Amino acid sequence: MRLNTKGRYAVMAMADIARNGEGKAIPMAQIATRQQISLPYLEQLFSKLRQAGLVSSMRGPGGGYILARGATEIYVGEIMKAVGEPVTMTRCDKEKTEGCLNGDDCITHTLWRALSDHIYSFLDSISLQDVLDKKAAPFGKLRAHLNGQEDAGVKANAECK
Amino acid sequence: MRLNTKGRYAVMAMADIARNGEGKAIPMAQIATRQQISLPYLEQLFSKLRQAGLVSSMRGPGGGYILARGATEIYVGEIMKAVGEPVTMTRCDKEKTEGCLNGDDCITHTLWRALSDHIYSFLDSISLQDVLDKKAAPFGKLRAHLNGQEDAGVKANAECK
DNA sequence: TTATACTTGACTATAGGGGTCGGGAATTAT
DNA sequence: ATAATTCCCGACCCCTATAGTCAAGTATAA
Repeated sequence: MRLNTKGRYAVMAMADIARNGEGKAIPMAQIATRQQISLPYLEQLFSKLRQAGLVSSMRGPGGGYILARGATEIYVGEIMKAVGEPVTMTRCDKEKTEGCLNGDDCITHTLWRALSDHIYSFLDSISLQDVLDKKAAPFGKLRAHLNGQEDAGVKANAECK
Repeated sequence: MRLNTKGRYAVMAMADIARNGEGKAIPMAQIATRQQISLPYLEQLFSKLRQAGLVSSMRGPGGGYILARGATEIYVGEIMKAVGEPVTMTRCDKEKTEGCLNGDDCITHTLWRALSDHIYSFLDSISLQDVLDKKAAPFGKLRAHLNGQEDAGVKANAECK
């Protein structure tokens, strides 16, 4: 189970914009050199990020990319989904349990579903600003996410090292 | 980010033994057909599981595999590690931050580390028995794991669907 | 009108995941 | 003894997806 570069680079690039561009557009070339990512490859990713409405672009000299929203309102999970970084743990494609092992549930189906949910909850709970601040998810926030209700909860573990 | 078959099959097989063998050895061929996994491929995995001390084997007729410990004392995380299912999120191999982006930290390093830790915590908190019972991690247990201290905590979410 | 920078699509190669194959060694039943 | 099981192990192979390249645009500001 490894994160592939699509998701990683996309988040790196977005974080780069969040840090270096305050209002002004950042040309992709800058991002590419700073983050050491091949320019044409980055272009592919930004195409998707733009279509997903996470960044807006400005052409011509002085152009580049701007975050479509504030850094506190863009979540890592969104970025991953935008570039098509799937979090698939089951071999049966869909959410339905039927299909694995011809009609019979595979024993571990529930486990993998839970794992996916866990990962998504984590990613969805971390904003771009959190990434810049090198904070992991505040645990209360994560819990609230899982329970589907607000919860100030535990404030410790601001940074899971 | 997807789970590859090594980890998945290994857990499926272990769960299969936990369910179907009560004390008695289960031949690999049975597991293979029940879980629809190719026999030679399974053999590879069990070789590693045995070396990791998670199962013990008996040769000859009537032989097969037995869990080395009780189903409540074998955790999914162990199984994944045993078969070499790495959970790598960073492009820099090691835990040291130096190395990515020639000396400068990659912005997202902390994030990916936190993600890995999160996943491991989850997997390490789920026993084989939990898998059979189709329970996801009791949340209190997970929290305790992260905090490094016991915590009966929240009892809800016995099953995250 | 030129340089800058985004936009798009097609194309390619390499690694690793996923799986196969064949032979061998231990153990038990007959 | 010898045959039938079953584990054991190393070498091998294919194919897909990832990761990346290339080329030819289009829009815009200076």
